[in-house]
Amino acid sequence: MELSKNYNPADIENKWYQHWLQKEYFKSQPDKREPFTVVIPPPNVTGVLHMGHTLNETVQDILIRKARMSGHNACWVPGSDHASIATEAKVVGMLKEKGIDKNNLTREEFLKYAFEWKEKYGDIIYSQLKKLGCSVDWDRTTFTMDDHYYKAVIKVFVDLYNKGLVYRGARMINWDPVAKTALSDEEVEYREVTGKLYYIKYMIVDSGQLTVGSENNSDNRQPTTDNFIIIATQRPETIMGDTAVCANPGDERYNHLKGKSVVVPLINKAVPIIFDEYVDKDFGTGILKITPAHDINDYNIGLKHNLAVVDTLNDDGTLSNAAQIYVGQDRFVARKKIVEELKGKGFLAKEEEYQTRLGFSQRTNSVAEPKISTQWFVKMKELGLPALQAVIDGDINIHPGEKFLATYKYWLENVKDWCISRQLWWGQQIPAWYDEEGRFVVAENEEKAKKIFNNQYSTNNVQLKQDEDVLDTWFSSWLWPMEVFKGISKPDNDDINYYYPTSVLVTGQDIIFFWVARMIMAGMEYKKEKPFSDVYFTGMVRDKQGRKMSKQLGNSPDLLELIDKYGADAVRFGIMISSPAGNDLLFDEASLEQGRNFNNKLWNALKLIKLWQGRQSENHTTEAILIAQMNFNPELGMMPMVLPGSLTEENFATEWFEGRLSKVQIEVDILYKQFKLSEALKTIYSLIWDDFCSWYLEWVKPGFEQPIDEHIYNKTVYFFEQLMQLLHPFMPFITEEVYHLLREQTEDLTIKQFEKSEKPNNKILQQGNILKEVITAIRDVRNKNQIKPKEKIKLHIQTRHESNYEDLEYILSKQVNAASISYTNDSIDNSLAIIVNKDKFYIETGKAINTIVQKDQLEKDLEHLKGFLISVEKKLSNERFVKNAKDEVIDLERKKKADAETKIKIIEESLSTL
RNA sequence: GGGAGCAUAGCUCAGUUGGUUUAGAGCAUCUGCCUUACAAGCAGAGGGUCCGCGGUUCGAACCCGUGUGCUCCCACCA
Repeated sequence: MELSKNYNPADIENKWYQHWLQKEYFKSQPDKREPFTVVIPPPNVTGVLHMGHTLNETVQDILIRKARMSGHNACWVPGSDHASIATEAKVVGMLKEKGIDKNNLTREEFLKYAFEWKEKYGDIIYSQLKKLGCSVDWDRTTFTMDDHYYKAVIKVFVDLYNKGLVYRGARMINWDPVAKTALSDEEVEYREVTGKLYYIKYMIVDSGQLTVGSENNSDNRQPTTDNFIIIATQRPETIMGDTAVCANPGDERYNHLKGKSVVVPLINKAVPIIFDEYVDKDFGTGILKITPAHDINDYNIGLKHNLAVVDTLNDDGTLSNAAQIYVGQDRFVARKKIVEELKGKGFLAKEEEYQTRLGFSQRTNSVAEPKISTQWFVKMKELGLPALQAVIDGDINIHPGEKFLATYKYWLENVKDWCISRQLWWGQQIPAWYDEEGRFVVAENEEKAKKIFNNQYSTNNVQLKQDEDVLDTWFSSWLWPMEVFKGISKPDNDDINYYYPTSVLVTGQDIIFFWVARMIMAGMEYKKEKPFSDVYFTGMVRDKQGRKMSKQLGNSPDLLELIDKYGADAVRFGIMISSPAGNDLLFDEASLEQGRNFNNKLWNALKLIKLWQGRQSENHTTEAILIAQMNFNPELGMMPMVLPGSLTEENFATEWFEGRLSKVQIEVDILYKQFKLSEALKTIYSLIWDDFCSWYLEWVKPGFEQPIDEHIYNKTVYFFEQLMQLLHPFMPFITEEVYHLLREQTEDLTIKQFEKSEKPNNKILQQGNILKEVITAIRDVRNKNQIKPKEKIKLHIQTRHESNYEDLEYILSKQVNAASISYTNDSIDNSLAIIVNKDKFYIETGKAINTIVQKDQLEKDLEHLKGFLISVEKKLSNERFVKNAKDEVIDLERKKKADAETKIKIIEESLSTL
């Protein structure tokens, strides 16, 4: 079969994925093996996979494939998240484009559209996972709004309510005026913005002369120095909600105002001046307006001083009737107009630029509005304790640990109650049932609710209405590791008992509070056990300038396009090669190119080995002589110095590579255990490219159209198979393809089990290193002296017999293009000399040599060695070093000294002969 | 304001409890090669005050202190 010039991934990747699916390799059922379980962090059904997902899914696939090949029953559960607020926003937008207003739809009609949306985007996500090669068990695909999942969420809500851990109440929450729903604290992102601080004059009145907005002359009353105070605010549009102004009781400037009131400008409402330690005398004007409905601090002060709450905003962020003015106008429009009016009427003392932090809704990017609202909450303190303990005790290991442990602890120790109700339709509807008076009960369905209600309130045949709101999406995803195995809806089933706790959770560090911490809470509450043993946090994927990927910047590549361009293996390689755990990854297409080149390298190595197929020779000796003669250059008129007659010599290459392979197999295993996947990939990459292709294959490569020793051929094929297996978890497609093209196979690589690797022979490895060093040094000399690659040399070795080159001559002569190798005790005239490992190599070219180049090089080496020697001698002449250091260390230094001295001597000898 | 992390070659990063040569890799750069698997390649090379300063030690990229510069998380100063 003719192999193409370059590797073409597209067809091959598709073919193997289909084959794996058909063979059902990714399916998992409980059995006697040890499970290795991963649940996918369910992507939102709002869109397509981005580079962050790609990194996460690749990491998971590597871990799960490695486990599958290591005797585990590997189970990777795929799925998607209904993402209540994000999806609802998208669906509303999509409907708007079609000219449909959500308000004109019934709940049922809307949900129908939402489910259609889910089908469409869920499929896109799943097809991307397939393209990427994710070895998930498709029969276990779970969606957070599946029937069983929905029921599980309701069950948990009811249960927590009955335990007193879920409650309903009026609290200050964060409100999203675009999505028109409550948010949890975690869904608000604070960002630095440049705002303005407005200094507004409030007229002072004695409490006796309160004139509540009735005078027609009030607007014309101009403030003067002694009849007003100045208050700084960022939000002039909320002054209509002021119910007091507040100063610090220790602030002498405002002492005289005790018992007085001020008039809120524009609406002429008198409010009392109160005093509270909370106010910072030194900030702004030292006096603060209190607007309990629109600021958490003001709310708290309001509670303390029994102030009224005047909510001047509607749910959509426009001013409400309570504001009296600019009613119905957007808060930001109203702000501008109010500032203008204040200015016009002389109430604005000054305005200045101000750096501040504003809370934005994570989903709609609108400025979140603090608002008093009746919502449902989860009590977090109690649930948090076991979750904290599990991590502190090391029952759950976080990677990289040092970075996130502190964050995790701090959050759990200071956690506040979680607002879980959302004023949306897309999600699990809250199972609370109300009568007309607003009395309510919580139950799994209407029937049960009625029973409980009738009991509780001694009523009969009451009409109950279910809560309109749905639950926060994270209130469903925190059950994910349990409910994908129906651990909540059908507790104690075979799956949950076998697969739970799962092995490792791979996710972004940005959802440590949203999801990771809460999953641990839910797991501890409902299974009395951690949901996973390890957490592997990946960093954020950024572009190569370090910017976040975003649609606006256009720096977020399309996954499918990348796969089309480079192949899935190359994408996986590119994203893994430079992604140390927990660090941000600067995504650069250049690394995908590197991945593609690596694919091609494998492909070409395959082509080379295929050339040898059918040309194996059983007789080592004869062939070896032939090969040696091929290298013999008749022009130089020399005999081939040593015939590679012994088996040992030929076997050096295979034995050396066997050692390298074992060594790397052991190293890689350790790296997996430490979750250092990118290190593992680098190690395998270098083993394949450098050790296997650049060294080993060159060493065993027969001459043009020459036969190859059968033993070497078989070993080579075996090595290549082992390499493909080692690489398979990272690059599953090409490795499977190469594995099958190498020779007929009865099983697929995907399920081939790793064998235990032998301890490498260190002596041979060391010999290999010396050989490589010698080859490199001679090549360097050839290069520097402009000896053409095709030009043959004669090599004379002056050895101190610490290293034995006889077994290596065959390889050595081939690699440096030497016509002969001989041994000498004297220096060789008209030759280039180099020193490697205290042995001297003379390179004879047959032409006159340029002594200057050589002299320069030798002098440079000499200088370096002398410097080195001085540093070693300094150490050894330090009495305290000799007294205190360990014997091994001193011996080593002595050896270093002796070695350096020997080398210096050899170089000086060489220099003197030049 | 509180906390965490980072700082090593042009870039991205390794560097395992302080001592195997005056620090390693990949990418990029430079030089020479269309050598019969591969120019998406081969052979070779150059490149670093290990952020500054101080300390501990016989010995520091590594430990301690301090300064500087980045990054992230948390927090209710109008």
